[in-house]
Amino acid sequence: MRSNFTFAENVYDVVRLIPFGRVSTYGAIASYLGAKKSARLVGYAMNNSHQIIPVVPAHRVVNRNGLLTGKHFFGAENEMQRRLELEGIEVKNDCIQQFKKVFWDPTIECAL
DNA sequence: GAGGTGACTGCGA
DNA sequence: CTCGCAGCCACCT
Repeated sequence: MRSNFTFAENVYDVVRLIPFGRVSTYGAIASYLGAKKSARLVGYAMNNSHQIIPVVPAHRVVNRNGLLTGKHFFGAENEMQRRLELEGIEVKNDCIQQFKKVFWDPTIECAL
């Protein structure tokens, strides 16, 4: 495949497709890209998302448990949680409340 | 060129 | 139920 485009590039594109007030998981994104077993790559890709333009709403991407695993990479520990709350997403103890309700799966919402 | 790491996930004990 | 381990693939040293 094109080594020029990394797996991360695809991840950024999918993350930007996440609608306002919704969140997704690494596994869901990886699965949408055809690499459901490579959820780690999604997380690793997000690590570089801070320098990607346009801005990647990485705060909408959490782990399978709805836990804000990457909040530590936002500079401020509460930055990720704050952004989610601004979108109407209830977050407590770094965990997304009603996660199933705000969960957005690209393999379903953006299928085909 | 080879080894190690990681914002994960699923399964086994 | 909770804890631990292996798999997976790109990027970094």
